[in-house]
Amino acid sequence: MRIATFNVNGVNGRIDLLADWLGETSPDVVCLQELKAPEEKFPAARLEKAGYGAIWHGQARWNGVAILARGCEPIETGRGLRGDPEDMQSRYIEAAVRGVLIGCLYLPNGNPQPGPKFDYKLAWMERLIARAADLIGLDEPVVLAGDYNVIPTDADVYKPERWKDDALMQPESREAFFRLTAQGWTDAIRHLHPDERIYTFWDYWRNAFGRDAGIRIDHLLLNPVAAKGLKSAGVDREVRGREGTSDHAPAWVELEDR
DNA sequence: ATGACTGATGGAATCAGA
Repeated sequence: MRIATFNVNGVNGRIDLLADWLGETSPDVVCLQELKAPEEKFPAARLEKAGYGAIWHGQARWNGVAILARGCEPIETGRGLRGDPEDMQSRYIEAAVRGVLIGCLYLPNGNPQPGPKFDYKLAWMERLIARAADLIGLDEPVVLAGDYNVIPTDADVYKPERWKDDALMQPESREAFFRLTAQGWTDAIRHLHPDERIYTFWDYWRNAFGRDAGIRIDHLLLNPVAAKGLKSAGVDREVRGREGTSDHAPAWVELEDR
């Protein structure tokens, strides 16, 4: 079972790119972030034609998350994170697909820091940690996949000095990320590739992809049951080199079928 | 230190992204 996450950076603007990639790699489950589409403009019909059922949580202009399932409908188990009734941003959606629980998340960027956006990021991380604590010990596989907007270590960035003042690399952001993983989650890509330079994001500026000036911020965290079945993990970085692409590349894991 | 690039909205310029 192949589970992927892709910050598509505008699901309508890149629907052809998305459909091509789906056709080429046939993931069983896809977590999408940055839909940049309100609820009613999600391209559900087009994705159904591509063979995917979907649930989504849209928002005008920004944010937005979705879960796609090949050949079936995801069974939604929740949207949004408890703990802040004032939070209107569409950043978390959760569903069961063929016996696997999938949490799809778009963690706040948090720049500039310090400031209210950084405070929101850290508070959101606490709410994610609370939800993750509910899920870590389940008897079925759980995958928390998405754009975490956290560079976990200096091995996950081409030039740490360039990002040292950025919200993605602050000690507070990293500390919260490691407190999350310390519950028992496995960072699948880093687990299988401990010594490789692996990136999932390259900005649009200054030929960042051409120079491989990237960062690793899209992660798939596995609970112990899911980690037991982990076969492989990687990044479809070739997608980042295409015409009119997202600034993120898809990341994925392959789990043994249960 | 700054800016470069991009999508969405709306029909220009701005916001947000990372």
